[in-house]
Amino acid sequence: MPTNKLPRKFYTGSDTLQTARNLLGKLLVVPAPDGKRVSGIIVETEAYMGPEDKGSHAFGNRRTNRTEPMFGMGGFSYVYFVYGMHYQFNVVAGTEGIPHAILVRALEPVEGIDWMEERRRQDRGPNLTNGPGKLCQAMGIDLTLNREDLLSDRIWLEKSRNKIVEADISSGPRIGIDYAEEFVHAPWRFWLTGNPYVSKPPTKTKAKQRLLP
DNA sequence: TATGGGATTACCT
DNA sequence: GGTAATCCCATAC
Repeated sequence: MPTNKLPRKFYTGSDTLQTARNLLGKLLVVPAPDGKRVSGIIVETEAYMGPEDKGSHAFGNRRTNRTEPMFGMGGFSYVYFVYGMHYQFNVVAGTEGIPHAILVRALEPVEGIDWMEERRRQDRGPNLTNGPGKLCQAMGIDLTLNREDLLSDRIWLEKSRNKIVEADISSGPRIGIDYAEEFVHAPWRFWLTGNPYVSKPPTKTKAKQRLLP
């Protein structure tokens, strides 16, 4: 049985924005407890661009237990927990020592949809995986998959039959980082134009509350 | 050790 | 339109 796993080289390129684009159309695969494949096509990503990026957990080279995976070699996972209830799955990109990562924000389900529906207890369709927390729940991704090699057999990426060309890709500001000052508007979110599984961001990003003295 | 907030979601009016 | 849920993590003492 041929392996279609993306090679290490896919992740270790020096241009993380290009890697974030290249992830679109790739298949994210996790085995279910019964051994069956659960998978989906990546349709939305966000790039986090290292120590200069005020939107990144690793801004200023902040290196802690949580952010440590971002400093590793490309092609490993960075999974973290937010809001007391959600996990987020990132692909570490680039070379060791430079904390670049790409958040996977939405998938188009392909295999193991029964598993996704069971975990999500939700209607079939886009709500299964059209957000970073939703897709982690659907795929069963939690902290036990943090710092995992993406060439392992616990979680990996493959080519899919989808051929993506630049004309299929839209870009815009990242979601939920209103604290990122001059990086708030950096167009480092990428998605497949018109794909129904792309996340539905809040119409109004939470404005930083500023009380008058 | 204590505290405040978060790379979100679901549910309410 | 608004906000509760819920706990890890980073930071300040």
